Amino acid sequence: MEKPPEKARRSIGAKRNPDSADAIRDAAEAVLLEVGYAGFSIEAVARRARAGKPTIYRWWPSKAALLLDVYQRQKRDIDYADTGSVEEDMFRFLKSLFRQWRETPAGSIFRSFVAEAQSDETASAALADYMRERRAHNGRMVERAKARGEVAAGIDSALVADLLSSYAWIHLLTNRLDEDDETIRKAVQVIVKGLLAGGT
Amino acid sequence: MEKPPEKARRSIGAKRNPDSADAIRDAAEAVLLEVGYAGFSIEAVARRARAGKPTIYRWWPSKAALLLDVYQRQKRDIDYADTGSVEEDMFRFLKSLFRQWRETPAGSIFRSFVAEAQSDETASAALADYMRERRAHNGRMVERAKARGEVAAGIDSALVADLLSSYAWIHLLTNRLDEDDETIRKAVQVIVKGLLAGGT
DNA sequence: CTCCATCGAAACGGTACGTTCCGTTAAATA
DNA sequence: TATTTAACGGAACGTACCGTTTCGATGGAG
Repeated sequence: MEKPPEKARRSIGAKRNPDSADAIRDAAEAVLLEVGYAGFSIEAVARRARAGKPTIYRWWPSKAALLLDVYQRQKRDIDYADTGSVEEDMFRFLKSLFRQWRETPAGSIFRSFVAEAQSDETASAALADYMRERRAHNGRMVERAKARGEVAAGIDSALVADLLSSYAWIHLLTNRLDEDDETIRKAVQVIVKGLLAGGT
Repeated sequence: MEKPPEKARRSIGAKRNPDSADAIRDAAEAVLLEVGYAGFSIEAVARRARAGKPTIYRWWPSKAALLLDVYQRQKRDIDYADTGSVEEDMFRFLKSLFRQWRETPAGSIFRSFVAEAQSDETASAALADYMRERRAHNGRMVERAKARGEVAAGIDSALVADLLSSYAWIHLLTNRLDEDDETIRKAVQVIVKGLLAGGT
């Protein structure tokens, strides 16, 4: 990630300095990636960004707010391709999500955010909103499949999205993002085909 | 829960005082339940238990160790009944787990433990061990169903247990333990029957 | 030209960390 | 029985981070 600036920035007058805001966000991301949530403190971010603590507190009311900001800044490069098969869609989704969580700061950041939400009300509310949006968004995979008759009409697409997210979460939170393709595929197959004997 | 003891205990000689150990565990549980993970500090537990901090650190090497101890002391009253239907077994399991998490300190404690595991290596390792054991244990529901031919032989029972746990976790961690029976049942149905059209 | 919100820096009081001493207690050991 | 040993609660330590306040310098807005 970015290096700490050689020289501290200064005020640019009676308005917010966007360089400082960027430096703080970059520093927060770098700290999370390099020393993890355990070392993520406002002081550490301020040191890294060569910014004053009041500058952080002026624009982000809490650690949770800074975390959320950093998480939302993450670019999403998740595979939402419509392959015509809901099973394949779900497999690709999970695989690319695991990959993004493994290979970018996104996983570390999201883990921290979930942890923060367990003790901070603000973070908890933001997480609830975020997850609601994710369920709706990921549910589209199922809706598409319903539209072409692949999936039964009675299926609650948000619920299926919930199951998918759940599977991803628990793997993120317990350091199991390195599952091989076959395992992920089998998990998707259980959701798609169920586990009963005698089926297809 | 218990009240803080009126008088501090004293040494009972050159061996561990079980009263102190109990008081510390009780206090830890009470602090977690009353002020939550945010207020869970070794100092707060020591105050509540009228114990010295060194006494805590002597027997529990870290906050995570104390958390794990307290969680494992929780009585499990989960419904593992064998109803002859894997769908009914899973529904009862989830419903009773949600209930226990809602109505006892277990949910609050486990949430804290998962959060702690996101920044503490010891807690993370303990959580991984614990979840491995849970997958094996919950997988028995599926194994039973396989034995009677209800579930296809190719199904990985640990993977199904993982899906069940995942669904429970995300509901715990995002304050959604109050799902009604129908929602839980539909989630289980997706796992059991899949979501394809044209099935049973 | 004056006002004023911003900047980084430094310091504040407060809390919790994990550790080290202390005097007291009583079991274990010789 | 006399001595050793280890646990106890309590107090204090230095470190780290919290969130806040004060400061002088900066430079755009009125």
